[in-house]
Amino acid sequence: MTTLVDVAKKANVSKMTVSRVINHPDKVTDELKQLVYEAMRELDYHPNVIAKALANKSTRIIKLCILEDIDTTEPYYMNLMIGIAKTLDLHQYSLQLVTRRNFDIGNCDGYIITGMREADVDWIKKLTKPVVLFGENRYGFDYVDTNNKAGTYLLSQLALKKGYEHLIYIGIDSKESFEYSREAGYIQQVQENRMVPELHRFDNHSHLSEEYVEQNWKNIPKNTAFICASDRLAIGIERAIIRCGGKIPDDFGVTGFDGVFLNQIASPRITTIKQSIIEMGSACGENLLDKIESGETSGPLVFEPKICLGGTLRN
Amino acid sequence: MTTLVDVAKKANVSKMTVSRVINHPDKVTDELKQLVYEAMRELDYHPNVIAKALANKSTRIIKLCILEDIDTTEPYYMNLMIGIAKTLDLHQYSLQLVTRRNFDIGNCDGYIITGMREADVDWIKKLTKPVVLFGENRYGFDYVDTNNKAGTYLLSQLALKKGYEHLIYIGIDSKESFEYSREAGYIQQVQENRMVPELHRFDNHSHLSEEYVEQNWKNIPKNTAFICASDRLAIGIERAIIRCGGKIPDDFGVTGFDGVFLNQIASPRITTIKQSIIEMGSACGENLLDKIESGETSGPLVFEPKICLGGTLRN
DNA sequence: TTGTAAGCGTTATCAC
DNA sequence: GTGATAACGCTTACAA
Repeated sequence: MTTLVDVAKKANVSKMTVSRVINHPDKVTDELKQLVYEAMRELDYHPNVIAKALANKSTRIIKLCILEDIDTTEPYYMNLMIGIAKTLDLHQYSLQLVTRRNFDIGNCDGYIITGMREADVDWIKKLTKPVVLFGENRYGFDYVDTNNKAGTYLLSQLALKKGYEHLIYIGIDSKESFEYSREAGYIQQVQENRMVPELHRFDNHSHLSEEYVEQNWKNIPKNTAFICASDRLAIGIERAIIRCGGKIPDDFGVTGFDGVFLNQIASPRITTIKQSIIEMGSACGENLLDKIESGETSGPLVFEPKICLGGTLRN
Repeated sequence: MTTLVDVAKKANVSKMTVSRVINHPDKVTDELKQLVYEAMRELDYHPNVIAKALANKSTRIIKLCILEDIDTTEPYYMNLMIGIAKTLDLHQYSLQLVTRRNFDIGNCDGYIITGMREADVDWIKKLTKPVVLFGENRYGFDYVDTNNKAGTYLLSQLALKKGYEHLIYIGIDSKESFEYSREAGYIQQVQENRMVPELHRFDNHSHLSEEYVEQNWKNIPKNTAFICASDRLAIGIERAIIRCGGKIPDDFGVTGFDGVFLNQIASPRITTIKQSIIEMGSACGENLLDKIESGETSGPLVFEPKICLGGTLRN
């Protein structure tokens, strides 16, 4: 393993010059810089991250804390982790997966937190190290998320354009910010078209939205599209419509939200908002590392939604 | 942050004594040990992992390399990672997710590799650091896996016990060891009952097994049970049987393998082997850390399969 | 602009 | 059995 000293010898400079070339290149003359670069290349020098961390009193560890229950989950979080890990790897940081319980065990340089609810706000505020949330919030924490409002706004717009005359919103029964935003997108689109919003909310389980449709089937007019807050709810709606003999997409439309996995296993596939979770994960990582290394706050980073066409809206 | 020196001062010993209490407690007298333990407790001392790593020339990083394509995946790997991360956290190691491409970037102390195919054997053999595979193999690498053979053996046995007269095996068209084992379990059970094995193999996509049943529907006698090598294949079989008007579980049986996610979203739910991936992940971590810290080879670690009852076999 | 010295928190080595 | 010393590879502070 080649070290700073090896490079320094080869380049006939002190090891400090080498260190400076790496960390403060503007404070070294170009000639020396060239010499050092050459030596580094010849020796295939890679800085020792551990030594760096020790000298800097840093850990090079980022903790990812998933506050939601992850037993019942889709590959959603897997993709998030892949995205985060990708960025962290690039910067030689490593990712530690923690829960609320083992959160404080071991040191780290910053946190990525997802699945935050109101009850979590206080302890997050008390954290002394940089934090980036995955998921919008109204408490001033930096975050990365899809533009939730735009998502349901666009899907509602598309449904109307396809000729569905009634739009019913099927939401998640939760006080989280993303849900308010998704509702707001639907409401805005509906009101712009002088229609009356109709919202129903359930826990995020497909059998709940399924039951709702089955029990209210006779009151649901043909030519209705359901704008759902998640693919999970959309799947339930779809199953119920089919079981009740409704025709998708001819007589009824369904849209989801997430586009990670569930939309694809449904039949017909659900027209949904595809969130590029991997990219968003990478963005979380980059935001956080910026914050750690520069001390600057990044502010929210919002991804614009993309519609992923399935077979649950008319062509 | 309290250090060795702080503890040493408090306990009136040299820092080396403190270090020894931690790493070689047998080489310190009991009296001093007590003093040191007390000082550590009072000061809430936690060793600095980074400094340790620097002194030991270690990294405290474990790389997890998933060789399979993970775009099309269930929460399978998520659970694996959770399991691994749990153990590593406990031992203050951290997990780095890498692919074959960025495999060599950055140092580490050991590898967990999953999804190995024959083509990967050579480079894995060349690795100089400890390795544990997730998934059985016949190349002598240490691994953790479910007892695949026992799994299909048990499911076949159950199907026969429930009165199905024909058993057809639907396998994954792959030369990996786990597939051979699953086939072997089926074959053994069938032969013990003096029946003739019938095997079909497909890539692991539900629509392929689905097509097979649809195209051969008239040749498939009532009272047949399909023993599938994965829940994915089982879902396809189930869909086809239902579409063709067959009755599950009355006239046809289906069993899967994995029990992670897909078995639950099917309707009726698939009777399958539930692999406790999280536990197995933890075991991977423990095996690897043992190997790293003691230098000892652990050998394979096999988990006994558990049947998870769904609604695709008669009661 | 460059180099020297000290220190980050730990462990291995070798005296005592 | 215990302690002083050097070393791990790097960075900051200070001196030249």
